[in-house]
Amino acid sequence: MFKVDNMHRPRSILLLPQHEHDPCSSCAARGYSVCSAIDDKDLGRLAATAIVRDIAKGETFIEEGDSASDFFNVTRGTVKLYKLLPDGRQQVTGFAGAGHFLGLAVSNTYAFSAEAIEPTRVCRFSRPKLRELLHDFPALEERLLQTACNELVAAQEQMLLLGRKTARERVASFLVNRLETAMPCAGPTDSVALPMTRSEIADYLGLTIETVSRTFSRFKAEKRITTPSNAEVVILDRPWLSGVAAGLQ
Amino acid sequence: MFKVDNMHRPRSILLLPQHEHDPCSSCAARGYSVCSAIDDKDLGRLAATAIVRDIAKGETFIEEGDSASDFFNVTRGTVKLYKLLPDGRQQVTGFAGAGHFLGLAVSNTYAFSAEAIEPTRVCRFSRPKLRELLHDFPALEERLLQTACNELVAAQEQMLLLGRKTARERVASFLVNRLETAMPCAGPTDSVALPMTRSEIADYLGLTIETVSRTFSRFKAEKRITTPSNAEVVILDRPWLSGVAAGLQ
DNA sequence: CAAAGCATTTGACCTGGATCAAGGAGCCAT
DNA sequence: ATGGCTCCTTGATCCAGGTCAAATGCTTTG
Repeated sequence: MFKVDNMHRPRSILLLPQHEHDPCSSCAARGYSVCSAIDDKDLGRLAATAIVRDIAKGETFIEEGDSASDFFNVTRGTVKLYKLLPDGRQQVTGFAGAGHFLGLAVSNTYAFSAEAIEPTRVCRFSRPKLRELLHDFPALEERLLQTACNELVAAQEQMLLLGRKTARERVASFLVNRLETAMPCAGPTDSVALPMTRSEIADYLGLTIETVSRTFSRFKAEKRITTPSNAEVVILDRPWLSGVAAGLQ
Repeated sequence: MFKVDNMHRPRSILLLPQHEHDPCSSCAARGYSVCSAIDDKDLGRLAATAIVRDIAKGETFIEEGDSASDFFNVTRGTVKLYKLLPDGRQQVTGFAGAGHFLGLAVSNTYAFSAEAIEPTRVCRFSRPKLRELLHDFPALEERLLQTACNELVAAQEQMLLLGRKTARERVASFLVNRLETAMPCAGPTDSVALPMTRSEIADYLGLTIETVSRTFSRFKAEKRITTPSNAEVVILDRPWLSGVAAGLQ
């Protein structure tokens, strides 16, 4: 079920300079992630601490309430973070892409569940190992604090969205946000990838599938966006969408 | 406009043991706040870094978007944290009581506004001074990270509330939450103090004043709570309220 | 390529909570 | 006390978005 990429490469770790085979030094997510707090020379140490794991689409690898034994760093794919009510109502609290650090909770149990919504790869750190790392690399702790603060700001913005924005404003915010934050690598395009389903978007925005779909349709009819496929949106009128997202218009 | 308490005391700092006049060693909020990460012997250093300031009810002392030059620690009173949309819609993202640390944002500008909803006292730290403190007391940084994580967990819980709970569930959650978290000092009473107005509760729960009021009235009619005054609620049936808050019943 | 199985779209209708509109009730300052 | 606040409650009505119900694709598999 899981494919670990390293298995497909010759394991000649003794013959080549270490960094050639160190999963961290070649990690595409390194630039955005908390790992950037660690110098190249110490990457070997980081690689030795982390366990790379591939996660299939649809697999839940963190369950709310479970004992929080590990921390994760997403290096590929996308993860949906969510909370459930006993009757099945779901609130998606965020989507975590490459570079995102998961498990930032002091408590002994996870406060949310996490499910891969496309083939995903994570680095896993056990709690004691992370503690060691934090002790040895104070810069890492500072970086984690930064990360936590940024997430806090994003969470407050999401509370504003959920508590006070209309359906139109929510969907516009979502699209603009995806364009701004989810695509640090892509060029100055106005194309947004949507690896999640309409249902997951709805659960993220506090709406229903039908309302999300209708709002997309209205934006299309008004020539503000086009949808080449269900998993892709092209933004035609970004200033207007930004205005709607901010609560104007 | 601002009353600094120290000005009202004789400045005999040279004549008495330092801790007698050190605002930190006698601070009621010290136990709950990030300051508990600092040893008693270093409290003088902390006191020298912080500037105590009293804030009148209704005064906004942090404005969203302003340059984030200072950090605050609430030591008395209650602060409302909120975000605004251009047309005046307001989302309260939290209420900060004694011990709460404000300004946990890496960015150069504040991500929210803060207004005292009752007479409040804060300790103010300038950004460079806090940076010095963090450098000298690594335990403080760890404590801040813990704090940030706890707030993140609370924020996710609030997203679930705003995105998926009914008005009844929201109000029940609010009351139960107040009982659990806002009163660490009080005994095992079922009385909840509400220093905020109905309007502020509504803006916190993503509802209107009217809905909050009607929901309180219904809980009263069902003998689940009583309201000795507008600023106080006594919970009569806590298990039931907890159930409603969790989405059962 | 047909059939099954989803995810998505669209339409018709319904409802929880918003909006609009009076009244009460506490709280100063005069 | 009394007038003038502001905050809170309650009632009547409305509507944005939810719910229910059918299509309509879009993949996948045989």
